Amino acid sequence: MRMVIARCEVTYSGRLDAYLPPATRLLVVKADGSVLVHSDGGSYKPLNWMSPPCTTTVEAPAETDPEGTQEVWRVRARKGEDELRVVVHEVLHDHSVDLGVDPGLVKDGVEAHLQVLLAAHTDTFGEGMRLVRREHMTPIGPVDLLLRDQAGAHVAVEVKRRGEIDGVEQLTRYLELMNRDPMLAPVRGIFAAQEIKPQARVLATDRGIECVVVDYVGLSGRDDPTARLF
Amino acid sequence: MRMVIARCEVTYSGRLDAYLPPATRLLVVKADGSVLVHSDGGSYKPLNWMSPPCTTTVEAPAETDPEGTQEVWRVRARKGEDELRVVVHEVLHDHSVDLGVDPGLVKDGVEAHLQVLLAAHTDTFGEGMRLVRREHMTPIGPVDLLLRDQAGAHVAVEVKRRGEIDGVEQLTRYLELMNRDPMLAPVRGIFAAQEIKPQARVLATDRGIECVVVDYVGLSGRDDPTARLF
DNA sequence: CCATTCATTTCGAGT
DNA sequence: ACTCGAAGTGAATGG
Repeated sequence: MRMVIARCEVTYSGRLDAYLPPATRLLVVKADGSVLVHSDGGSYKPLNWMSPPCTTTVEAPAETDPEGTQEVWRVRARKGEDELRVVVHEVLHDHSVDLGVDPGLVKDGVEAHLQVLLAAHTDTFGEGMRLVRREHMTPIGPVDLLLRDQAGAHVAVEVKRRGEIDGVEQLTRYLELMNRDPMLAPVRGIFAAQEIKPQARVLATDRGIECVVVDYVGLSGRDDPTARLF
Repeated sequence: MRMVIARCEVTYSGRLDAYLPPATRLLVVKADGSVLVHSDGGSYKPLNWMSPPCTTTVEAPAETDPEGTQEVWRVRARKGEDELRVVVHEVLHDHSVDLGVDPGLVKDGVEAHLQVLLAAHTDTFGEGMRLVRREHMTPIGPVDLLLRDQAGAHVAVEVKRRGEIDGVEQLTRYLELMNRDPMLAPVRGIFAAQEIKPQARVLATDRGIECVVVDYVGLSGRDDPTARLF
């Protein structure tokens, strides 16, 4: 990895065209050739970048480049016509290190885990609710949870971390299809998420779909309060 | 901005829990307090991070921290219980600079520009096609382009950079609504994008929606070939 | 290998 | 401030 602090101008041309006026920025060149251009604020997203695989060539300034240009980096994607052009005016700091390969990240808490938890606690959706199966296949994709209520009627559950309008549309398509199957019909829908956006709730209610807000931490605690990833 | 190359362990707890085993990485602390943990590969996304606003406190190693720990950074979000904990084992490089505020990025080529171009070249959708208005409002949102064809019938156009299934769903909702309005009906739909995914094309065709693939570069050239952003 | 879905999404526009 | 949709989305997962 090479880190350069430099006063520079940057242009990107590819899927869009973008330009960064002269300013001092952090340029990072990773071992895989990728390049990041960071400012001293914002979030983790660089102002501009080139994803791997790509190659950098350093050129002397062209006639058209501004006075005082030290060098020009041309970073090109291996495939496609994407190009990042970094016009370096002044280098304030330059340091390289070999970091080696990173062992990588361990995660927990995503939608998959929420689905498993809900499958184990179907009473979240009402008394006497029984699990028929997780990931019940339909011709257009898997329904997250298929349940039967106390009366024996089928219930299709769509699980999201955050419930937005797309999820309601998806569940609607599943319900429409499943209700054509005489073995399943009638099937009603439940939209379950840790948080449900107002617009999604309106659409769901309008279509007769019940909304259930799920307490992830609370459900986790009911399993094994001592179990931890690390 | 402060850049530190260090052998470290990182844990994040908040919306999920994540852990990075000991390894050498780049730690960036930006002027707004945000922290990035980068490895020497992957894309522009850090392995782990904390978005602003947040504050970092440096502590001496706790009893529970591994042998040889130099210091521990606790980066906490101003709001919420998000916390990034960086256990620093060994600092290999440490450099700080003041970059100042960045002038920011200038963009071109997004969906908005495509919409403007198409509004100016309605013949893209057929001979004698006339523009009624851009961003025609409906109760559920604006239709990108409303046109009238040679016969005087209304045409609703949904413009996307990349045409996917969501765009077809959106246009379908607009059409359903507009066709209830006797002043507009009958309204047919056109789905316009620089690239249309096969599944989106199938769904559109099935619903009687015409698909038009747009040549952005070609359309731009018809306006003013000398006009450039920079 | 292609398609779909998720994301500690981030980012910007509009209300 | 909040909501909603787009992203040079990227990344993982399933077919």
